[in-house]
Amino acid sequence: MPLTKGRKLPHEFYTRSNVLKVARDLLGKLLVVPDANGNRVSGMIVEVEAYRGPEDRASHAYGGRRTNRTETMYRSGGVAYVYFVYGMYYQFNVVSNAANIPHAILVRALQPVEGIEIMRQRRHSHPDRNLTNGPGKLCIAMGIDKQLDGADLLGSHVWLEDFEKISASRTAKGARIGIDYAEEWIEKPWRFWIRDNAFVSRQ
DNA sequence: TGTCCGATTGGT
DNA sequence: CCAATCGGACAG
Repeated sequence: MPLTKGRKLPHEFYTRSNVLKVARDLLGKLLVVPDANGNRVSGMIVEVEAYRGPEDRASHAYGGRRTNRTETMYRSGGVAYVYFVYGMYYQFNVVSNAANIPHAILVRALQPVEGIEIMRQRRHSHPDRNLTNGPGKLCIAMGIDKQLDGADLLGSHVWLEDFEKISASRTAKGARIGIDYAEEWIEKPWRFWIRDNAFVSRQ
């Protein structure tokens, strides 16, 4: 696939069956969410985690769990799965694969690119390096909440664009974070990040 | 309806 | 290390 900066990623990017590949390929892509005035607020994806329900104990769709919350993960790839955790944070995921296969990729960190002043206002007094270096933080900075759950990633509210080509040598992988309950799935190296990037949540 | 807990964060 | 804070999942 040629890298054409500024173009929305096509549907075929998301519907591929290998969620690890889709996750890896999200590194270097630009996440764009226009604000209420239509201003572009965006950041380059620098850290992600793949969740491979129904066999993945760490996934909300483990065991084929199909509830009000997980319903969007069962849609065809190319929509957003946004959920609320810990009583105060939203988490933004990209749904992949075909309909009824609940695969998703959690976006864990971004490097701010456009609308940084808007991000600063939303994140209050935090220094710039803490604007988007975590899954909850980036949702605050980007203005992502439950309203975007199920949003079409080729629509006008939230989408992804080609941005920077990330070579294999610049990527790293390791165990996912915050899934201590996932037993043998805890150690799967399904977290991918851009090596040495200052906005990755943890090295 | 009641209980338990979380794909996190920020402060001690 | 630990509290904050509340919706989701599930048992009864």
